[in-house]
Amino acid sequence: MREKVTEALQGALHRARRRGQLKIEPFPVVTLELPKRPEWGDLASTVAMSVASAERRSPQDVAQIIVDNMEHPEAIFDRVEIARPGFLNMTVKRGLWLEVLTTIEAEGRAYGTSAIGAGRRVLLEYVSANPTGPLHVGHGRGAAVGQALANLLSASGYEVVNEYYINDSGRQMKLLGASVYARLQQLNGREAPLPEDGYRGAYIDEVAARLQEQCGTTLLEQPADEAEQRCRDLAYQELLEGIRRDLQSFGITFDMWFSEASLQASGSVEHVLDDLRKRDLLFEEAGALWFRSSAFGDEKDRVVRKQEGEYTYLATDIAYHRDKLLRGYDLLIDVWGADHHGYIPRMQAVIQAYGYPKDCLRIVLVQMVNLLRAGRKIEMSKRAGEFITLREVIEDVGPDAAKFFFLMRRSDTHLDFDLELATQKSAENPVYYVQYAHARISSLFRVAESRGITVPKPSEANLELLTDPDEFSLIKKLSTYPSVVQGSAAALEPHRLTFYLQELAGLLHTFYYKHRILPPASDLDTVEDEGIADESGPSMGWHGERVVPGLPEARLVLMHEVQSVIRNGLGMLGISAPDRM
RNA sequence: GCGCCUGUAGCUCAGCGGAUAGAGCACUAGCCUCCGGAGCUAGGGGCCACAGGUUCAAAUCCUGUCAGGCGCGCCA
Repeated sequence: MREKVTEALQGALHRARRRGQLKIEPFPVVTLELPKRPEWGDLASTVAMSVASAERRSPQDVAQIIVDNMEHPEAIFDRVEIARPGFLNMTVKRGLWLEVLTTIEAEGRAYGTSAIGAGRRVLLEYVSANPTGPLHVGHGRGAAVGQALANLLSASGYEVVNEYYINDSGRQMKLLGASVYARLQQLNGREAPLPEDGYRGAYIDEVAARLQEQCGTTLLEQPADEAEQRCRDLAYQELLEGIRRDLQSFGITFDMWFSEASLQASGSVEHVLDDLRKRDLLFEEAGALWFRSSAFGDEKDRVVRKQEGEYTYLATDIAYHRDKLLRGYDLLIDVWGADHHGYIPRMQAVIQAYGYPKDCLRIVLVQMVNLLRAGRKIEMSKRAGEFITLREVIEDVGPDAAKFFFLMRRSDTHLDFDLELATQKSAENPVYYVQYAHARISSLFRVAESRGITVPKPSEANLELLTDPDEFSLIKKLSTYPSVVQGSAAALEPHRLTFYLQELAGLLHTFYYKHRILPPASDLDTVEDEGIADESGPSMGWHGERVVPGLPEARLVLMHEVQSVIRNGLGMLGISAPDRM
């Protein structure tokens, strides 16, 4: 439907150019929108206005030229009008709108997918939490965003690989080992202070206790260095396993777990640095080694190797991103906590140092989550090891509600997540509101089935009977779903889809309440027109609605397609679409 | 001090340069003989922080001011 309209407008633009009426140098993108007011028709475009200034003509003139150059507009439109500044307000033929339902039915799960990605390969890296403790809520948000992006991009014709980068070397790991070792010693009555900046969460004690169980006192008899290293290795394995489990309970799996240590082991860090040095992008100063990131727009140069000879994380990040590029991806996407935003320029400098345009790397920032319970903020302190883990949230509200809340706001803004609201089974809880719309339709189908009514295919129903404005609101909303998916994917903003689903669910609930879909269960269903007066009933409710033969079937088709889009949309967000709740 | 982000209804937030700026909470007044009321309807509520500029058109883009958040390590 939208395609036909777009083609009609593009065709008109081409003809106008051929006839010399318009120059149209950069061929404009024809955008369509659903107008807010009924007088503006049911589909509007702003192309005329957008090309007007380049044409040096008034938007009105351009609009008129477009209209004059349309071929057989009567095949598509009932009316095309030019409104004030230069809007093209179109009224599309009803039959075309109804085709939307046929399209959704035919495409099924593929409805909403597109090929705008053109098979480009994307490496999407997210979560990448240090294996030094359990995942917390912030990681959960990153996970939800990452997964939704992966789905959106795949649906838009990109080839996506999900990757988790494991920071399994360096200072944090060392600290982890030392912390566990200290606790282990304490368990055995030794005086062993926790290191400064050590990890002090209760999970450290648990890990120590399990080590104790597994190894008894053998660890304590070893030299401190060795024992600490053993502690580190075992704690690391255990914590990483925990992260995997948590992600799995959250419904998220990665294609690839990439180890930072492997970069160092393979010597690729040195290799990469040598390479940069040859191109004069590294230099020594004050005993340290620096990356000349300022040559690519960063505000200053950055250290890659400290005076003591240790590499900074930047060194491994350079090697890591170089590795990603070498693996042949066209686009790298990193999902980061918003507190890392200061690193964007230097990572883009890295990308450019390798001769790629800087937008080869796109960073999605994820802001903090404030957990609330019944409107009250839950205080957390990461330093003291007091924080709510992702696992606790999942156990509390379930993965679906958690994901929906994580995806409800633009990812780079703070999010208030009310745990109590998320478990509420009411219209105030947006997750239930949307899922219920789906379940409600399933329920309707169950009732229909029990009465021997099956949901027909669009071709088997007389869709022409769908004439009510509420029916058309739904159809119009359904028609925009593919562009919502494309827009969300292109902007890397899953929240747009979350909003869309809430709006669609709202329209469904309104429709469902106001209109009766199945014929009355009694045998009075073949009453003549006079049987039930047109306007005797109140404007709300279905009391006054006429029983029209064939309408129930047409409406069932409509419901079926609404349900299909809700299911597709929720699936895109990694959320289930239950048949009953 | 420098950089990034944010400032939209009482609250939480949407809003690809387009028409009279929207939604959900909250508030007010209503709606259950009926396919799930886990729902629906109606109403009030705004100088889109402020001031300039670009444009046929600015909440949206640019500049400045004010307010809040974050970042400015040879920490990750």
